[in-house]
Amino acid sequence: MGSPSIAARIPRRHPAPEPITRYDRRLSEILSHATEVFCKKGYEGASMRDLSRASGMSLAGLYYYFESKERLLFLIQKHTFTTVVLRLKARLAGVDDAEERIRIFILNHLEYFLHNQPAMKVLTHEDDALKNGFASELAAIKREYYRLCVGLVDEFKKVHGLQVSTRTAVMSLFGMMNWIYTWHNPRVDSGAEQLSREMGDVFLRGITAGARGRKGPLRKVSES
Amino acid sequence: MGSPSIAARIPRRHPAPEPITRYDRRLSEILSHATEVFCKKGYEGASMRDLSRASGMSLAGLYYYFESKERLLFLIQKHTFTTVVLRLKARLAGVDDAEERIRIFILNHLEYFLHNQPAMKVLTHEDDALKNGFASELAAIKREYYRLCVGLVDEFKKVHGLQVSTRTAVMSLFGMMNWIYTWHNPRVDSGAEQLSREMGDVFLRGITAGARGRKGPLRKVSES
DNA sequence: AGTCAATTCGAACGAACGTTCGAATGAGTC
DNA sequence: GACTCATTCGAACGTTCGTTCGAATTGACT
Repeated sequence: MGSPSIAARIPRRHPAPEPITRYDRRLSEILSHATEVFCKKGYEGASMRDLSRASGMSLAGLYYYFESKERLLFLIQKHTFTTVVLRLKARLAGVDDAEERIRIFILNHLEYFLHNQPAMKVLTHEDDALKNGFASELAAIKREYYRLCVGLVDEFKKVHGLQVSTRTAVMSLFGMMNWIYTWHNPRVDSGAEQLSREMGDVFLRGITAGARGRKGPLRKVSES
Repeated sequence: MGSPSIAARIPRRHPAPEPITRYDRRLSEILSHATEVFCKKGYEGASMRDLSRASGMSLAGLYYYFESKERLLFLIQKHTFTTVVLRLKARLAGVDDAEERIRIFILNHLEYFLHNQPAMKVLTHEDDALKNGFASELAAIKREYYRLCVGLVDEFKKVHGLQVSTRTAVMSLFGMMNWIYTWHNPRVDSGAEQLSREMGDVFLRGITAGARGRKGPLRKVSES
């Protein structure tokens, strides 16, 4: 007897040789159902009873798998973000061209976004829903992702001798990409490949100075 | 006796010759305090007791000014959005140049955003928090604003003979601009004028085809 | 001072919230 | 069948939620 859930909650020590247990499978089922609910009703707006109904498990049963609603959101966000970063690093390996690397970054982001829209909406929309410990651990991953993108843009700037503000450029790029969850309709809008090509064009041309060595922004584009 | 609030809730018929009553003044005070709270804790996360504390009025007293928490959010969002559209139209009047009109659009949006950050965060972040009637009335304003921007971009495309997808371009622009509430720090980042210049540069150069008549996106920029 | 309506409030309503607990199941081993 | 541990559940905990109501207070006008 005693509290069985205590042993079950002990995290795995070695993430590498992980045998996929029944516990792990059940947990990720719950996470995926919860993601849908959080996406539809928001973190604060979704109740534990909503999650219970969606995952087909009793209210009390859920607490065998995580100790609080906040930790549940944390698990979802961390898994989503970690996966995105992991895939990105794999895709960047071996590619040297600065432009191509930025295009890979955009494609990776949009592809995962469109194929896991609910998870990515929860990640971006419920950005500051977590508190203290949870928040800071997630902020660390976010900062790594941001820095990585800054590195790509800085490299591109160096190669092309540009002077735009990296911070503004990167934040604008994130804005373009993350805003997608508010408007993208799979039945109307194009897929990740075309969208990332379009946004890549806008972004790369956008931060590249005018062709004939004119330094300033395009001003009074003559009609000739 | 009787319910005094019923008469008070009747909306003004003629918005033009409106005498600013004590009621109106008090209401907008409450709205501005509520905006701060919604901004900090989110719509669902903020309780009526939070709003009561922030505005220095009793819990019951609030209900003299609006009949539900949802209507309160609606009033905030509608007022904010209407003001932005109104200012924009005034600024666009008399300006014919397509590029200049887009730059005015961006400046107007960012300027209001940065000077009324809490209100604009509530407007963009609590986008789908409203239900049914409230939601559709707000969606109408949003659609008008969107169409207006589409018109500006289409005109720019026509003048310059461009072929980019208007929808993707406009949505990317909104993404760049609206994402600001997640990262802008007044003590570090530049103001509305410079930001709108930078974003305007990125966007306008971005949707403009390569300089030497090359039609496609910049590809394999040679290092020569 | 007295009157009437506009405004504000304390106290409470029922409902829903996140979480807990002990008992009931399920699955695997003797 | 009996023992064990992992998993699930019904029922309830105390708290907070949005909202209401009748009474008290205020402000404007005679």
